[in-house]
Amino acid sequence: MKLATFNINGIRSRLPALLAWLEREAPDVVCLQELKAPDSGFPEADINRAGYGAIRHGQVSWNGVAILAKDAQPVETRRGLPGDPDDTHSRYIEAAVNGVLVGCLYLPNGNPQPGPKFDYKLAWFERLIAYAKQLLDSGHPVVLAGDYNVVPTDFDIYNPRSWLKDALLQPESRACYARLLEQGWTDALRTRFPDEQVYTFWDYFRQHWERNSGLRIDHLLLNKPVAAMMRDAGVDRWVRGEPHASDHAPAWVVLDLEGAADSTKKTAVKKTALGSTAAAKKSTARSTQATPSKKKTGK
DNA sequence: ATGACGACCTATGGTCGA
Repeated sequence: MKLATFNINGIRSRLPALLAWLEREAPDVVCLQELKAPDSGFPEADINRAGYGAIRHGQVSWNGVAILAKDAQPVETRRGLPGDPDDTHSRYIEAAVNGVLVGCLYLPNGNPQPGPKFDYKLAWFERLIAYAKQLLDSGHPVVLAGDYNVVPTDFDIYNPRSWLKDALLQPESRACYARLLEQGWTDALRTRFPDEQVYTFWDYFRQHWERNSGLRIDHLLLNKPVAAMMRDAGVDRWVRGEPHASDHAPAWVVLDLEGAADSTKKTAVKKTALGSTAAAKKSTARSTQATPSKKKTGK
């Protein structure tokens, strides 16, 4: 199962690019961020025609997240992070797909810093850390994928010098990301490429794409059951090079749902995948989300 | 310190993103 995250920077403006990528790479699960459209502007019919079920949490102009699943309907388990009922931003949506709990997140940018936007970023991060712990404790296979708006280390950027004051590189932002990892999450891209610089974002300015002046800010975090299933990870860089591209490229991980590295294997995955309290209220839909994708990935 | 680019909106420039 190939699971990807892609900050699309405007779902309507980027629909042709999205469909071309879905066609060429055929990801099984997709987390989208920055829809920049209300739910009424979500091109559900086009996405369905491409063979994907979808759930979305939109908002006018800003933010907006969605989860797509090939030949399946994601079973929504949550929208919005717990911890602040006054938070109006559409930045989190979560679903069960093929027995994996998938959290799709768009962490606040936080610029300019210092200031209220940076405070909001750190507060949102704290809520994420608290909720991520709950997810870990649930024992389910979980992936937290999205645009974290954090460059984890100086190795994750072409040159930190001109970004030193940016919210993405602040020690406070990095400390939050480190604390999240310390809970027991595996950073899929960094684990796959321990010694290589890997980027997922190149801004539109100063020919940064042409010069490969990128940042790694889109991350796929895997809890232990999912980390044991990881077979590959990467970035679909070609997407960034297309005309009229988003400033991000899709990042992905390939999971072997049928042969985890240890002896727990698929029975353990299936057993733990569906019993969550979050999924309980969706019990009528369980059978659809438990159905594996008809088409084998062969991975 | 600013702006480079691009997307969005009861727009025609302001605001936001990263």
